[in-house]
Order: sequence, then C-alpha cells, then structure tokens
Amino acid sequence: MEPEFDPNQPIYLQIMQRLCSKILRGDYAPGDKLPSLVDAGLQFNVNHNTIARVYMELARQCIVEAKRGEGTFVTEDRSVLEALHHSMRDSLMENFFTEMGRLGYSIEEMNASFQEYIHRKSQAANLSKEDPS
Amino acid sequence: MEPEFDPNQPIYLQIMQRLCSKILRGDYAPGDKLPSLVDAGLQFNVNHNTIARVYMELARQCIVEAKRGEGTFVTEDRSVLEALHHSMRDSLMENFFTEMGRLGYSIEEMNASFQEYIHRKSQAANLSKEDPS
Amino acid sequence: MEPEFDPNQPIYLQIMQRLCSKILRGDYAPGDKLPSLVDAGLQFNVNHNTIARVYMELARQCIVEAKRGEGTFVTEDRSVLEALHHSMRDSLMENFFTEMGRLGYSIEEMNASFQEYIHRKSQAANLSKEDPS
Amino acid sequence: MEPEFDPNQPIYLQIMQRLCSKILRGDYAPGDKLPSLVDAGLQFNVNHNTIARVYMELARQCIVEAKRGEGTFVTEDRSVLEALHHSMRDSLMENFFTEMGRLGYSIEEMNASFQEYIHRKSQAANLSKEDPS
DNA sequence: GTGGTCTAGACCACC
DNA sequence: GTGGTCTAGACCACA
Repeated sequence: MEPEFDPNQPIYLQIMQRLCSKILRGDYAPGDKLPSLVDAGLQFNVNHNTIARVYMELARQCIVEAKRGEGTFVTEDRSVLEALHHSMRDSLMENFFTEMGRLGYSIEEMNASFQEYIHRKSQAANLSKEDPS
Repeated sequence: MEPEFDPNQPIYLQIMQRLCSKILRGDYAPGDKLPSLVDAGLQFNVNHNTIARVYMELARQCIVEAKRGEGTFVTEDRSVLEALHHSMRDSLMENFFTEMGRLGYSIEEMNASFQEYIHRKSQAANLSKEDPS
Repeated sequence: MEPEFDPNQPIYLQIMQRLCSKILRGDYAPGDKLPSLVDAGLQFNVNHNTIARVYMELARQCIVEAKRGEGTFVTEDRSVLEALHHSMRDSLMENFFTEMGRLGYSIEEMNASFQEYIHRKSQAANLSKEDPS
Repeated sequence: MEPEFDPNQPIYLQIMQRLCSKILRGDYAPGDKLPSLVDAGLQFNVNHNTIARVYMELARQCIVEAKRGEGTFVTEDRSVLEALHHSMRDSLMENFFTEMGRLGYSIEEMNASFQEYIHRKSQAANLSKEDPS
C-alpha cells in the first residue's frame, strides 16, 4: 500500500511529509483522529516509536494535537494548515528550480522540459485508457 | 561560497549531486582534473574523508577516473555523462510531480503554479535589475 | 476555573496536591464531604477514574475516609493534617532551595531575589488596586 | 555522584534542567564541549538514547549546538543563556509563591517561613562546622 | 569516537 | 486501547 522509503533520508521525516500531504489533501480533515501509534506503525511498516516521534514533531508544529488516552487529532486551526500548504508547495518549487538551475537549465528550458513531461505523461495516460492491461 | 547542506541527508550524497551538476554544466569538462581531496574538503567545508568517499562513489559509476598520484579526472566518455544528465533531470521531474500530486495538485494546477512561480521570479529579477542593492 | 495541569507530571498527583492544599486552607474542613467522583471530574476536567485514583491514594494516607454509598470525607484527625501541612511546606522549601542552589545562588542571593520578588509583587498589587481593570 | 531522579517526572526533563543549571553555573562555559552521549549516559546512569533526547531538546532551544562526529557544545550566544537564566529563576519563584499561596500562606507568612528556614539552615551549617562527623 | 536514527519490547498514566 | 517514556542494542554518517 504505502510506497517504500528513501533510505537516504530519516524515515520519520518522510512519514511526516506524507502525513502532512494527506492532511492537506483532506484525507484527514481538521479535527479528525489520526491512526493510533500502533496502527500507523503497521500501516507504514515501521516501529511505533518512529510514529511517536512523527506525532511529537507534528504536535510541536501545532499541526496535530495529542490527547492522552484518546488519540492524536488534526488541528482545527485552518491558518496553520494553510501556512503548511504554502511552505510545502514553495519548498518543492524552490528545490526544483535550484536543482534544475544547477544542472544548467534556464527558466525557459525548464518550462520546455516541464511541458514535454506533461505531454509524455498525458499520452501515457491516454494509452493506458485505451489499452488497460 | 558553497550553500549549506541539508542535515537530514548524507552530506556525501549532496556533494556527489553538486559535483555531477557542475560536471554536466561544464564547470568541469570531460578530462578535467577535479580539485584535490583537501582542496575540495576546504571548498565544501567538510572533512577530506568525506570527499574521498564522494570520489570513490563517482569512480564506481564511471563518472570520474582516479589516477593514483595524479588526481581525479572527469570521464571522457560522453555517453556516461549524457545518461547521467537524463537520470538527474528525470528524477528531479519525477520527484516534483509525485510530491505535488501527493499534495493534491492535478497536472493542470501544477502547471498553473509553475507559470505563476516563473512570473513571480522574473518580476523579482526585473526589480533587482532596476534597483540593484 | 481550575488552572491547567503540567503535562509532564501525573495528573492524579497534581490533583492530590491541590486537594490537600484546599483541605489545609480550610476550603474543606475536617469532616466535610468532598465532591463526588463525577463532580470532581467535571471540576478538574478529567476522567472520573482519575479522581477515583486520587481519593484512593488520599484514603491510603488517612487524609480522607471513604464511606461506601455516602461519599468521601476529610479526616477529623487533626494530627494527620498537621503532619501533612509540615510535609508539604517543607518539601516546597527544600525544592526551592536546592534548585536555586543548583542555579548557583547563595543563601544571601536567594534572599535578595526573594525580597525583590515580593517587592515587585506588592507593587503590581498596588497598581491593580488603584486601577482595577 | 548525581542525585536520584524524581520518578514522577520524565527523566529527560530532569536531566535537561540539571544540565541547564550546570551551564548557567559555569560548570560548562559557552563554547565548551558537553560529555558525549555515552559518557553522559554513564554519568546520569541512564541509556544513551535518553541523553540523545536531552541534547536534541537543548539544541532545539539553541542552548547547545550538535556537531556530527565532533560533539555537543554550549552555545556562545550569551543572550540565550541569559534568557534561560531568567526563565528558570522566575519559574522557580513563581512555583514557590503559587504553591505556598495555595497552602494558605500570605506573603508575610511566606517571608517569615523563609527567614526561619534560612536560620535553621545556617545553624545546621555552623553545627557541622564545629562538629564535623 | 560522536551524534542520529531505528527497532523491539517494556511500563505507566489516562480514557 | 492510546499516547509518552525508557531501555538495550544495532547501524550509519562524519571527523
């Protein structure tokens, strides 16, 4: 179910990011209960302590609220989630541009590669639509 | 001079990527000698052992060639460099798309954000052109 | 109404201390009935099981007496309350002195800080007397 | 050597406070290296992971700086240490006054108890000076 | 050797 | 059952 982890980055950070994405996508809405430590551990196939660290960090950033004996809940403060959304999107953008820049791409060339990638992707999607394996 | 490292990812991998980028940009042309272990260590502000690991790994991938007593040189095999270029570009693309997808962005929305980002960036560039601090 | 709890210390212990303080202050006199499990739970904003544990512990120390079907009552044995009073006051004192000592304060410096704190506090009190918000 | 821990409070917090006290007392000066994870673990008689958590928290509060492969060092930013000093002293004061207040003591009575405690303590010190066991 | 992460399993406080 | 802390022992990246 869950994709594998990049071995070159702390697992707890990767889980944090995925959970944040899920929250921002709405898989877990504000006020919703997140899976318990053990459940999440099974889900991501890691030790429950690793999940504990993830939830602790998320709580420190006010993205989540832990209630002893009850569970861990997504914050209801939308402004926090909005800030998180912008921060995640911007850092993705930023990273893409700086790395492509280091590779020697100008803005125009990045755009060209981008459009081409989209084109390739949509074609692949169409193909699989016509010929679903 | 050199930007800081992400502490959440092995430094030797980050240095590898930056060196690859420099090679692909042409900062180090095929056949050129790379900086010595000590010099590169000073340049990146890390221990020379870390640089040694980087060069070893690059040699394993045939991107550079170590000549004992002479130094480390960029390969003259253009096909290797071309493959490296594609691999780096594609993984950047891939990463960007999957992460934006996890955030809930459709292809169209990604494109919109992308164009907006370019727009913002070019405006900022124009501003700093008129009023260079 | 009731102040929040320190999350880094068992809640049942904190409630115990507050109840003891209230008893020693005379909010609950010897022989008085304490609030029911449910009421106290509402008052302190915790689960009634937690209150049950508190009352059990207080009963073990003979500070209160549980009468089945009737409620929980403050002991009428004044000597127990007196001993409790001394123990609580001394441990507060002890803790203050050892911690200030660890911070590097000599007895004289503690006294100076203490007097200054009193001074600040009484001034603040006077201010709010003249200009009650 | 090191005093025992209060079982009713997380050990890592208690170690944090003691380390902070030692830093503020000057046992570890700004820029000094703290004991390694294992050494500190032996010193405090806890697992090295517990120390790791302590150092992590201290690093988050900029009281300490961790350098991979080198050690953990007290910050050289005196303003951070000064703020820490005030915060620790004030919370000790605050706690003492509120708890004594809950016990029913007026400011004057607190002062009286305080002076008496000092008196008792200095007498005990004198006794042990005359008659060191 | 030093910090950082992860696991497996345990105990506790709270609901 | 749920979160929080602790242990013992392991592996890795860095100096």
